Amino acid sequence: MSPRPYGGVTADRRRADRRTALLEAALDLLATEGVRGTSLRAVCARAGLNPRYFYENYTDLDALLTEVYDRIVTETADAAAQGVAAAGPGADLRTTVRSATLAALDMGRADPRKARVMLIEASASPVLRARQREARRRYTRLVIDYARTFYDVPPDADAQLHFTATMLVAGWSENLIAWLDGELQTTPSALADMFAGAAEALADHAARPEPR
Amino acid sequence: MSPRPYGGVTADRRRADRRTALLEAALDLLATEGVRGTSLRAVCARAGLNPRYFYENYTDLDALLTEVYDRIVTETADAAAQGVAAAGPGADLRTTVRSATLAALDMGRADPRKARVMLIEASASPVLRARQREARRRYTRLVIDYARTFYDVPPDADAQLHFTATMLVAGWSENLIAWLDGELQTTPSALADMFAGAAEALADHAARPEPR
DNA sequence: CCTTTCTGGAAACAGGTGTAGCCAGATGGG
DNA sequence: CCCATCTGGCTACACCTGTTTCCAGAAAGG
Repeated sequence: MSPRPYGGVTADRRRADRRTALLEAALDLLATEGVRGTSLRAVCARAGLNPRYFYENYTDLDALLTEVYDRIVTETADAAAQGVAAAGPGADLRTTVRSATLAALDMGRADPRKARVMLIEASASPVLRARQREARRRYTRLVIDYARTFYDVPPDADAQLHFTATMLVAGWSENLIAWLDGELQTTPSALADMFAGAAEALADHAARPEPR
Repeated sequence: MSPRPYGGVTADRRRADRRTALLEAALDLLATEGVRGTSLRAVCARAGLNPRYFYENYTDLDALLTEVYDRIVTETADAAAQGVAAAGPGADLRTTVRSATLAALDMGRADPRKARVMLIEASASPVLRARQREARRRYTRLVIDYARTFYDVPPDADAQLHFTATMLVAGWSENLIAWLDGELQTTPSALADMFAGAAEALADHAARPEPR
């Protein structure tokens, strides 16, 4: 709007700073206080901002939470894709899955708040839950597409494929939660190994031409 | 308190009726409006009762929701156990799992509200989510114990076993949700078949003496 | 019939929420 | 130096929440 600087920084820059402050505060509150505790006032208070500046950047509290969540999902997907690329184009399914999960795991370990928000807190808010379901659908479709590059799936096995992919995505999420909570005690490497093994076993089973 | 009947029914009976009315109203609201829409006032309005009668039976809204959820979990566990018993004591893993899941599936189909509350809505409330996590832990332990009766699991494979059981429980839940939402189009019988097959495949893989 | 008990509805209270406006003071441009 | 702009804090509004109380009327017992 007005290009006049204030406090040595330009107006646009200040606006952007406030936006990132809001995002950081929301992420922090979501991870520590949960969805119920992260109200508009609380976010503004933690960000050191007035409620007025909230409406400057977001129309709604849900808009802010959605951006927080979407950023985490994108970051995780990028990390996983980078892991896949690191495994190389000719790698087999097991090492590819292992590399991708390890990469995603490292990202979650770098900032446990993001893992908590993405896996646990997101289901407590109606809008975030819808977003979460959509993200899972995307991941599931990614797994399906990837499976087709490794196995020659018969065209009438769509349900079987969908079922298996859903199982892998959901099983991974839940085991990750259990691992973060300390219920599942293993090293990240062993965790990735177990998941890669399970993926291989399920894929082999699903790709069997005649299951009966 | 006072044994004087009113409207032809005794006081205790009226109290019990109000309790079941509250439970029914809460179940209905949870399934249709979600956790956010099921407030104390809304529950009482749908039950046709005054807020005063709520406190006659429950100390807290969470207490009511917990009872609703716990009843569903118990009912499902009973149905699954009955399915296991129906398969017979000498049945193999695949037919046993198939029978149990079919029985649980029938229960959910008889009252879709219960399936929705147990699988989806429960994660939106902090107390219900804690309860849900505990229920999943119970189911996971059940699966683990059951797996030990079919396979000779080496004693140092605890993490592997836990991982596989978690994967099965979570995968089943998520696929059930997908199926209820129409994303996964199959018959109940085929769904149970796919799950039994996946369980067998994962169990065979996990019980392998040397995974490498 | 008259008193006691129960019923359902309304209202009040104290919080918390999103939303918006007002205002003294700080900061910058001319 | 003066004026326009930006800043943060406070306040207010209307709504919804759980929780409690009050009250007119219906039903039952003596």
